Parts: sequence; C-alpha cells; structure tokens
Amino acid sequence: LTIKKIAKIAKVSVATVSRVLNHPELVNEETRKKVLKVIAELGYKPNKQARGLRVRRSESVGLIIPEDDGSLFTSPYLGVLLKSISKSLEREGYHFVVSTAPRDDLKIYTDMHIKGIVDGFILIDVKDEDARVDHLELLGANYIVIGRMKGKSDVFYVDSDNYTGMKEAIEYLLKTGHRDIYFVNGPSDHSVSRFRYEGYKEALKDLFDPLKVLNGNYSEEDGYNLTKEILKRAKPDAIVYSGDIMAFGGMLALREEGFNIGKDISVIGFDDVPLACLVGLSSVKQPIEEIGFLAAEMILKLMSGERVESKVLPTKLTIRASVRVSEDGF
Amino acid sequence: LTIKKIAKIAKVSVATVSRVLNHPELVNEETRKKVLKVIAELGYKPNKQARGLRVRRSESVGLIIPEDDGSLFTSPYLGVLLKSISKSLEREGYHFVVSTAPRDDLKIYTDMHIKGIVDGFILIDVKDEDARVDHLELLGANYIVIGRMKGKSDVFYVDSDNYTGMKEAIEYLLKTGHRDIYFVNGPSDHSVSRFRYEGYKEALKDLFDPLKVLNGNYSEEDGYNLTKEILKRAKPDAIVYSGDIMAFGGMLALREEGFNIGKDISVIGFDDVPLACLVGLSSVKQPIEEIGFLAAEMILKLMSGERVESKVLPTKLTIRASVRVSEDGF
DNA sequence: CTGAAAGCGCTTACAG
DNA sequence: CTGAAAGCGCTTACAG
Repeated sequence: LTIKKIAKIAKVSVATVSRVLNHPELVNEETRKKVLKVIAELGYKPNKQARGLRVRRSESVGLIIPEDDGSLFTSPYLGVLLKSISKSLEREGYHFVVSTAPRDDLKIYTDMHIKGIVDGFILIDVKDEDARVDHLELLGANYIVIGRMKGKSDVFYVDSDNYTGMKEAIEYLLKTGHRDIYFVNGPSDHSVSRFRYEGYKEALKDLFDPLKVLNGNYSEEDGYNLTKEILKRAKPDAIVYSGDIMAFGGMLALREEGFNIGKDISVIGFDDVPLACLVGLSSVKQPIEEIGFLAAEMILKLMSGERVESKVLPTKLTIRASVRVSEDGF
Repeated sequence: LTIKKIAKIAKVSVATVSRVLNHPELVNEETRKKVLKVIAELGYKPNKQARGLRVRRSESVGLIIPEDDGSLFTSPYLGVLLKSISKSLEREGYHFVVSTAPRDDLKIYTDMHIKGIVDGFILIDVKDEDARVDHLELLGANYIVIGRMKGKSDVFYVDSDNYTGMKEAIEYLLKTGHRDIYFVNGPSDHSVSRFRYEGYKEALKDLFDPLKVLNGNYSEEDGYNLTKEILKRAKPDAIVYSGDIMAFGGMLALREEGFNIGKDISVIGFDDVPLACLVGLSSVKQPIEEIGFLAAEMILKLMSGERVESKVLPTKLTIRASVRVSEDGF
C-alpha cells in the first residue's frame, strides 16, 4: 500500500497525495477531501524511511543509557524518565530510540548520527568532564543534556535544582537544632553531586567541614559502608545522603549500630523514591517526569532551529519521621 | 558522505562498495581491501533509511509501555528490562524504539507497523485477554510477549516461572509451620497474577480458601489497604504479596496494627527489589535481565524466520527476617 | 491548483 | 569479479 496506489484510486498524481499529507493548504478542498477519503478507507500511512530519506531527517531522538554500575539509574528514576520522554516525543510524531553502551563508548554516537538513525540526542548521567559532549560537538550533532556540566555554558540542559534542594535540606536540619551534619555524596565528578555538595556547603557556612563529606556511587552498599565508616570516628547529629538508595543502606548501618533513627540521629535522602514514605525517610524529590517532558521539548526545539533556553526545576523537601525535631526547634 | 563518493575515491562502482559492505565474499580481495581502506579513512557509514527503504526493513524493534498507573512497572523492573533488551538488540545491529501509550491504544501499533518504523514488537504487561495481541495478529506483525496468556498457545513468550516461584514460597511457609496464609495478588486478569495464584492454590491444597485471596494493582496503597482489610476479619499466620511494593505497603499496615513482622506474622513478597534486603523482606526474584536478553533474541529469530521456542525462566526465593521460623519447623 | 520529473542513498538482479 | 541500471516510496522544485 503505497502513495502510488492511493494516487491511482483517487485519480490524482502522487504529488497531490503527498501534498494533501504535508501541505494540505496547497490543495483544492474538493481534491483534498477525495484523497483523504481514499487514504482513510485504505488506512494508508506514508512509509517513514522513504520520507526520511527524502527530507533527510529520521524524526527520531536517541538516548544511550550509560552502562555504569551503581549509577543513579538503578532507582525507579530511569523507567519514569524514559516513559516521560517517549510520551512527549510521541506527541510530536517523533520516535525515541533507546540504546545502551559503556559510558566511554563514543562510537555509538558516531554511528547513530552518521547513519541517520536519529536527528538528535538526549544525554543522561553527565559528568563535569564528559567525553560524549565533546564528541557530539565534534560530530556537529544536536543534543541536550539532562543535568549540568561545569563551565560548559553553551550546552543546553534541563536539570533539577540540586543545589537549592540540598541547601534547603541542610537549612531545615540547622533550624531544628542539628549542628554536626555528615554528607554521603555521589561520585565527586558527577555534576549532580557537585551541585548538592555546593548546596550543603553553602547552607552550613562556618559549620562546614570537608572531612564530613564522603563519596559513594549511589548504591545501597556504599550507603551502608560509608555510614559504618562515619560511625567509627564520630557520632553525628545527622547524615544526609545524596540518594535514597544510599540512605536506605545507611539506615541499615545505623540500626545495626544501635541508633534510633529520628531520635538519636536524623537522616535525609534524595529522590523521594516511593519507598521513602514507607520507611519514614525524609527526602528531596526531583520532578523527574517534568524533566523528561522538558528534555524532549528542548531537543525538538533545538533541532527545528527555535530558540532554546536551559531550565532548572525546583525540588521538594518532604520531612518524615527520620528527622528529629528538637525541643529548641520550631 | 555517500556511497557514491566512496566509489569515486576508490575508483570502483557503487555496486562494488555496497557489496564490500553486504557481501564481502563476493568481491575480490584486493578490491575489497582498497574499498575498505577508503571507507575507514573517511569514516563512511551507510545511511540506514536508504538501506531500509531498499531492503524493506527498518532493523528495529518496538516496545510500547502501557500507561496504566500502578502497574508492575513502577518498580525498578522497567528500567532494567529496557536496558537489557536494548543491549541485546544493539549487539545484533538492531535499534530499539520505545514509546508510550494507553494500554487500549492500538493505533500506535498500526502506525509503527504500517509506516515501517519497526519490524517487530515486544509486548509487556500482558493480560489474559489482550487486545494488542489480536490486533498485531490481524496486522500480520511480528511480536513476542513477555509474560504469558491464557490459552494462546500460538503466541511466543518469555516468562519467569511465576507459578513455581509462588508455589515454593508457600511450601516454605507450610514447612515452617504456617497454616493460615493470605494472598494479596495483582489484578486477576493479569497473566502474571494468574500463575502466582495457581502456584499459591496448588501448594496449599486442602488449606486453600478463595476468601483468603485479595486483588490489588501492585501499588503500595493497595498493599496497605488490603492488609488492613485482612486484619479486620482475621489474624493470619502469614501474608504473601504478589509484589514487593505491595508487600512494603502491607508491612506498614501490619506495623500500625501492632504486629511484629517475622514474629507475630510472616510476610513474603515478589520481585526482590533492591530494598527488600534492607528491610528484611523475604521475596521471590525474577531474572529480569535474562528475560530482556531472551526477549530480544526471540523477536530477532522470529523475524528472520528461525524456529522459536517459548521459554520459562526459574525464579529464586530468598528468605529473610520477615518469615518466622517456628520451633516445629526445620 | 495540479502533474511530470528528479532525486534522496542505498541494494541487487542482470549482463558481461 | 565488476558495473550499469532499476527501483525501494517518498517529497518538492518546476512548469503550466
């Protein structure tokens, strides 16, 4: 079932059928209706590859999941993000091509770009120094970033406000009487971690002590181990984790060491995964769905030459039983 | 950078360049080397759309995420599954097109099929009566299913052995002295739920009582509410949940009602999400990654006309603190 | 407003 | 073993 057959049945040229589909305003109403009727009756849809070949666009966007272990994306995060991106692209008639590769595999970007498989990329899980960005720049490919990179002011991005999110969490702890606050952060070269670190530092001001910051890889194990390490040398008022999964690991370690969470010590996580509520973990939520929607919108705009603006979306702190509200707090 | 340019530089015809790429055995070794050298130097990759148009294949596989709320796929499940499918397809040079749609939206399948966007589909989250399957059958599209459907013996699938997984869980409970075992299952029209139900029933034999089975939608809320409902009318030895997320909700309800989990009552979940370990929830693990790999392999085989065989993969029960081991148990 | 024609970048029978 | 040619299914300048 091709455009030719439609043309024949509707007794017009293929050009007219194509025009009805792509520039309906250019064709006479009667002709248009006649053609549309045939199209509807036969259920014709133009072949995407033929169209793509002709217009030199694939009308699809790619996302390559970095294969690192223990990344941010073991949480429900990834599923929700992919879902919201695909939904948003779908609405605009674009497709979403998802692939997987080790983070330092740049070949896959070259491939997808040169073979014309996608018109642009959405990058996730970026580091401050990210070879992928330089590579895409070199290729001249369209791309946007979920997250942010140090000093790369020319890269368009959507990000949640990790800085303010963490700052607010710490400020809340300070307000409720906590002074000795440890921080189990993600890898220090992760941009996400950097922003959270800055927020932590800024909120603490004079109380800031770099020795109270530890770095893990967002895994439960690291949360557990780093917490044990902290407890070996100190007995803090509070520990803040750069991810709920790490916080869960930390809570386990704390319990093992006899701490009553929310009484002897306070804990705050990041992400607000569904289970945080259940175990009473206070947490900072990122607007993942919205980030996905905006990312899709942004790459589409970029590709169509529209003006694009990077966006930082607010996070939301939810306090639950894991935080002790001292007498002298409010 | 097209095949034409390569041909010109290598001083051969485009046919020869194409042959070097697609049927290297048909071309003289010297010519081949010469062409390959030019290709490597210029970094040429054949345009996928042009190729696809010519060979009438897109070399990609589609998966449409059903948009239901509270589905199986709020857990980390979805991310892991998509990752493993894409990895597996990638290896075979295929692309993975991910989209989203309400579960009853069949148009998107028609579209992707007729427009030639994908050569086949992987279906997830299937129900016993699933309009998508009938629709794809009607379209004459290639597809396989993750999960299983009642009575559709002609549909190829990969599934984990939900029946045996649940049966083993119940048998363990029986062996450790539990007799009054409730079951909070998923929706009754979900094939996954049906198999778990059968396993539950089979293991209990005479002890089986249909009134002890409740249906939820895999959400934490449903786990919580249905547990409360159970506790209103009974004080069971154990409650088994068809998903860890529901089990977490159930555990919260149990604690609220003053139960000491693992002493007063036993709890087992399904999925073995990362956090299950942390909170001591016993659970049945599905081999999600392997399911993804096999699903990709299977659809590829199906499309290439190879013989395909449905597969059922074993699950694994891990007992943790949430199960009481009574004196008369082993 | 409409049609004939060119061409997007490939692959593959066909002929030699 | 190699090349010239046809053609996959579209879209769009061009001419009328």
